[in-house]
Amino acid sequence: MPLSKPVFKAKPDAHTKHERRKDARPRELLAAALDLFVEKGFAATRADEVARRAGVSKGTLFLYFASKEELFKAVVRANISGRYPQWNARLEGFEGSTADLLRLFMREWWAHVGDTPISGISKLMMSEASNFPELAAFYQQEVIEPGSQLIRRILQRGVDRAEFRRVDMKYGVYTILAPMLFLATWKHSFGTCSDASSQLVPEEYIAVQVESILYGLSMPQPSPPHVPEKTAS
Amino acid sequence: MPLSKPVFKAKPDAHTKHERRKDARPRELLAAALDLFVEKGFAATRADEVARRAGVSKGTLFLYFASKEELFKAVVRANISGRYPQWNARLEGFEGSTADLLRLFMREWWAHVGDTPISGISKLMMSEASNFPELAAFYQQEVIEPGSQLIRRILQRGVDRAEFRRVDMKYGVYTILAPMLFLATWKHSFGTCSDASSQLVPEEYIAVQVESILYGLSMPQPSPPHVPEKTAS
DNA sequence: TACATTAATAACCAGTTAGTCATTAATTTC
DNA sequence: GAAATTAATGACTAACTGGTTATTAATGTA
Repeated sequence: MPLSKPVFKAKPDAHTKHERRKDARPRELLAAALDLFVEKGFAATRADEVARRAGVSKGTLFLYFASKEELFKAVVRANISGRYPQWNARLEGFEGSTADLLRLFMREWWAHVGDTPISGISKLMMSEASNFPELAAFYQQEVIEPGSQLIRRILQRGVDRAEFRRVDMKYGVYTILAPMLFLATWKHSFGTCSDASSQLVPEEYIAVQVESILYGLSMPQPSPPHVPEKTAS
Repeated sequence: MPLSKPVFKAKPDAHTKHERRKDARPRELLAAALDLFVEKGFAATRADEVARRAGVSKGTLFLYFASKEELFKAVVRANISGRYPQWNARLEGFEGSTADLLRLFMREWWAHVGDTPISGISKLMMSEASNFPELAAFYQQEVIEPGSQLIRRILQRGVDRAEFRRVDMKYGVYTILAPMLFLATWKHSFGTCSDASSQLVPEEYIAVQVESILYGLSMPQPSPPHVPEKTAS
């Protein structure tokens, strides 16, 4: 017996239903969305599940966010782009050597980003950029570009103060970015399911990487252990 | 007027329909699947599209592969796991220094894996491992484990011949794996859509990374440019 | 040519999901 | 306390998709 119009029944016991909390809803929806996007990815996250985790119906979700893509953008703004100003300020106030600044930067990145659900967003975007070009462009502009700028400023500081050798900025940025993003990606993919024997300790990994990077940046350019051959096999 | 049974019409002009090529189908389906999996990922790839790109109907696809997951496993076997024996043989026959062996290995990896669609499979698995645990386990066992073993053998050769310092094998493997997998992942995500100014040249990136790794492995353990502080801020 | 075999097809099914909208009810206003 | 406002709901839809199966026709055999 299909009803052409929905029939609503009174639920006198459910005093928490239809609770009106206009202010808190967006925050709670964003928190639920972050968790689920990180856990399952963008495409695989169901709007209905986000809503239910936030304790509302799916209709309410679309009341506050026009679409799933807009919800994602809001998550990115709340957790990443919105925080760049404070991160920038943090770095600009640093007084010590640039080597120590880089060490601090990578350690703090792990503590405040890598080791939190936020790193899942980076992994997610790397995974699904090609399927969602509009989101990719948004992320490139809003996150990647400012992040690269931030790293570039650290390198420039080192070069300007004659602590680092003159370095190609493009590769310098990647040399720092790559181990960080790899760690984030690995942690959220095989990091969760590989056997204990092959687990890597992030803090140690970071420490090893940053020292290796600093060698490459040190002023007296060292000579490699063996002269590389010129041609491939 | 819904027909309860399908009605087939003769198509006298379509002489290529119903063409019977039992031998060639699996190969063509695997090639189409590789392309689409790499382009769109596992979940986002439509079985129907794989079939159409291979020039057959969806029904034919499921005639040769029991499910989408089995199709994916077959792609991995055909393109990666099935090739380990020849890669292993290649390395075991090498005569020069282990530093040169590592340089050769990473250069060849880029030429024969990283710079081909195959690298898309690595990226795809990192992206979707958590959504498809069964595939993740398969990939871990069939690809990651043998790949790590291969890298470990190179490191062991260097240590045994006193060319490399004694090194924690676990981190040594990651030090080599990380830049390679990052490059593959980046290439298939933002590498395709970022502006030309920030494009990185893979061969140069690889060259920079491998020399950096070799410093870290060289026998006389060097001292860092500044002594790292002990505590975080 | 008649018949058997089986590769290939495409309609179909069952399950899923982003987004909509008529309806309900908590809260505010008068 | 009645009316107005609007936060919240959940049934609904339209579109999509992995996998199935009855039907078709290419090929081989006698």
